[in-house]
Amino acid sequence: MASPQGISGFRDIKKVVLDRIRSGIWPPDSLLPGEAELAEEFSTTRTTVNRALRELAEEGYLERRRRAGTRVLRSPVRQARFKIPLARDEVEAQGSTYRYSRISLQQTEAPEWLAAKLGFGAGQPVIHVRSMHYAGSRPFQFEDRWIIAGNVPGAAEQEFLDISPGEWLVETMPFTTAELSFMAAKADRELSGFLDVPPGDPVFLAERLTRLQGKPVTFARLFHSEGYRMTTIY
Amino acid sequence: MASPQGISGFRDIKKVVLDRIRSGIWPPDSLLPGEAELAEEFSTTRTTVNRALRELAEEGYLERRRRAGTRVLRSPVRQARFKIPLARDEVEAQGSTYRYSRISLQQTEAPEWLAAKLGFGAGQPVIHVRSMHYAGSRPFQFEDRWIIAGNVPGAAEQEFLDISPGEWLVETMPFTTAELSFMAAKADRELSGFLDVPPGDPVFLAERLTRLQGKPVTFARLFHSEGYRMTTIY
DNA sequence: CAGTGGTCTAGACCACATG
DNA sequence: ATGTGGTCTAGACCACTGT
Repeated sequence: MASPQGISGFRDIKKVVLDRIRSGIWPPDSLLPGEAELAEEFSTTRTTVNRALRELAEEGYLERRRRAGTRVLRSPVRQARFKIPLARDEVEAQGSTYRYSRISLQQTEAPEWLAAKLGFGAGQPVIHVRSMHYAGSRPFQFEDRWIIAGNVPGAAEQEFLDISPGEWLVETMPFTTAELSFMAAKADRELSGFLDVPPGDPVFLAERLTRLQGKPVTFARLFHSEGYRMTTIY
Repeated sequence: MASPQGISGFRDIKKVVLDRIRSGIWPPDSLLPGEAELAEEFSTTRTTVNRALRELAEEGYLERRRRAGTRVLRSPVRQARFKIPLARDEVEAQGSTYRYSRISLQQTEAPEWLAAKLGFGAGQPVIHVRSMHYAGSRPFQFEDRWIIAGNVPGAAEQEFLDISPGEWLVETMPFTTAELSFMAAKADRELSGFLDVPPGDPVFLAERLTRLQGKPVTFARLFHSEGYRMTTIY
């Protein structure tokens, strides 16, 4: 197993390197040969080796530092990627019919807690929208959303009767960044009515704070009844 | 703004492209100029443009297809990355003192539900470990774990008194893959005792199924009391 | 079958961290 | 000071896919 023959392309090199890591040839904390040396072994160029190693580093297996070389991480950085779907997409992906219904809309001023969370003074004009998303006839998600009117042109004119604020915002303001939190919460009386669960029952809550170039755009609380799962593979 | 001057390097090109997308110069669904054309505009090579566009595609902004060209995605694929930390790291990161305590260990056979979940016949030898993780004097996480003895050499000899199964497994079997689910659950009587919450209260539950080259290694249920948040930025 | 992105080569210079 | 990875150039061939 000196110089494997059919090796070519950065994908093959990635596989070989991963195999050597997994099989213990290059144990955790050990230093890999330099790019130049590997390029020679695989009869390729440093560019190709570089891409293979760079991607393995990005995937959390290796640590690379100039001058210090490429090292196998002691415990690979485990990271999961979630896709954050719109309620509509999630419902339709599970084969159900999606339905949206606005509950209330109010143009008001940002309450203290919201202003604090978003990092600006209270009293800013905001739009408070509450709505339901259904999968077939069953409640799927209750959405409690605040939109920072001053940072979202056109929001004040929207009624959100036929389109959910989530979908409207994705179309109107793509390319935002966001913070996302998941947690468990207890259904209060109102929520238990919306989601059709007994009061006090656990609900799954996703909070999402969206910004565009640093300026807050919207803060949403998305409630799912017990039984909902957010799943990923990594 | 024909050909910006200070532009060089794939990072600069990424910025310019993103700006043009955000500012609507290249609206959603529109086709970007070809790599060759962009290379000329930025006075660089196709290789460099390629890397910039490839990374933007990976980040979910663009869709690239041979012959069809590079297109701006209508709604960028929103994806979050979570780091999956060990309880110890999570506790220490929040500045508390970590403590681990094994509750029980039992060598037994896989129950039906577990065998079904893992995709093999019931009755396989498994190790069932239950343990607690504390942040200071407060309960942080209750862990209910099953280890597939036949697929984890050395597991049967471990007592898990001083090291948690999670940590031991990371050291013993790195480079696994996993499925991860988050959900809300209700504390039963036993769990309420461990986590020090009233029975029936919501708890945050992370389930994790780990495999090595397709073969199941371990299945764990990690329970956190209400108030726990799993957070990310994307 | 033509045009786009995907990848590789061969070489060069540079940035940076370590000894 | 020096060796490592980081990046860029210039060019080539290839794979895929839409027409």
